[in-house]
Amino acid sequence: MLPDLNLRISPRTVQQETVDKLRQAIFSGLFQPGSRLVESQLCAQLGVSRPSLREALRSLQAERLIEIVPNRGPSIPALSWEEATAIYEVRELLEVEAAGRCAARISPEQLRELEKSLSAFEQAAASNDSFARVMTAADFYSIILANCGNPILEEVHRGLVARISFFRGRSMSLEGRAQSSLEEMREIFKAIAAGDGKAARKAARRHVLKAKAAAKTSMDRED
Amino acid sequence: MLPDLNLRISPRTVQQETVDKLRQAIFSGLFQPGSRLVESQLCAQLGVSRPSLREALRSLQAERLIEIVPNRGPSIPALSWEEATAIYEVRELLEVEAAGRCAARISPEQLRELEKSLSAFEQAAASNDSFARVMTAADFYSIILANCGNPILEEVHRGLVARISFFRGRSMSLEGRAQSSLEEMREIFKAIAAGDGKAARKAARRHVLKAKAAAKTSMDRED
DNA sequence: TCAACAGGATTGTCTGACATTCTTGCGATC
DNA sequence: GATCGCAAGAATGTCAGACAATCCTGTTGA
Repeated sequence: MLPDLNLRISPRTVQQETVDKLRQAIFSGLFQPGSRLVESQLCAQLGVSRPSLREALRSLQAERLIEIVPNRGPSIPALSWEEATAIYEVRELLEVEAAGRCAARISPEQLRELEKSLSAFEQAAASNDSFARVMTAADFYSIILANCGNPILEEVHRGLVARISFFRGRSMSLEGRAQSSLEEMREIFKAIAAGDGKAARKAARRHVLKAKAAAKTSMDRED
Repeated sequence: MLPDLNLRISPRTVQQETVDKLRQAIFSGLFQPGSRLVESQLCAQLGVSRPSLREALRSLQAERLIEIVPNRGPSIPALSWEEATAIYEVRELLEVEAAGRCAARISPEQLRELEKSLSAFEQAAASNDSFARVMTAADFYSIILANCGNPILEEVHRGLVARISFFRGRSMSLEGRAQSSLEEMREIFKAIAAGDGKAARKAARRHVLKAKAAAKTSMDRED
């Protein structure tokens, strides 16, 4: 018997597509925090039936990307600073661990990928496209998390980061934040490339703490 | 205006009830890992319509408590040892942090609650009811997580622990595990009561590592 | 100005339907 | 006797439509 190729492409269901589209829309900031999502409108816009949409909404609710209050329907949660702080703290825990592990086990090939994503961010940082900044920075973390050797760590991290995408978008457009972020990321990369777990942890911790501070700043300048 | 009492009891929807019932059923081991959940059967057993049930299933899928493969439907995932290891590792990360924080900030009142739950576990450990052991032990952690000052830490932890309930049930019925677990939990309690964060971390780490080892043992004795 | 109310909008839930896909058992073939 | 293919049945994915309960809003009346 041939080795299981696992190539059976599982057909993407309407539900999956819907979840992906909505998640993407939320990430890109299409909905304001606190704004409500009206089922009939979403159905029309996405071209899906209400049952399918509602299944998708339940998935997003479980991911905490939306809130659903009985008889009021789904809405984009307005993250308080306390909640955001809590998320940043756990994110610190996870990213520090991931960076440390990654330093000890990343393959040369993946290391090159990491370097590539770092230069991609470098380029984005030089531009004024704050959306590109967020995306390329996210790529950089993704690679680290994907190479930490613990898929659960990666999964949990992804879930948390998704919830603060709002803050990341705003802080990345802060004057000087991208540049400072770039330097921090270079530190992380250097430590990982050197296989120095301890230094990687330290750099990762500093990076998260600065990101958190930047988020706070961007939040205080409420508009 | 009166202070917002937040007492408006939000009516429990059919969907919520269904999620709760199914989650409970999964925890109590009613479904074998790998077994499939047939929609029509669940609808009949729970007395809900298929759309409501499917919404509930999507919630559970997002929690990773069930898997849904397109055109094959929902099933209970059979956790591999690799995945379980990964979960235990992240759990260690979270519990250690929570215990450390808890030691520094728990209120006398909550400390009494923690003590109570410890004696409840003591009692369960002396009995032969392995389900009671798991539940009381879970209470003990819950209190620690609830008092670590970070609700996200608590939330993530709850999600992870839910996924290894299968292992917990089996290892808790292992000869001597409950007794050993009790001693480890006493250590944790002592450290927290003394406000010694460092010792609490150490004890929490040891506890998770032993739980992991016990889970491995119980798994190797596959039946 | 504020409170009660009516109407519309929205959600929660159900029934029923149908195409597509999977599963299983049976017969045909080697 | 074992394996293969196929057809019937079962299960899922998706939709349309319906209706009661609840929420929201603008108007009316005090």
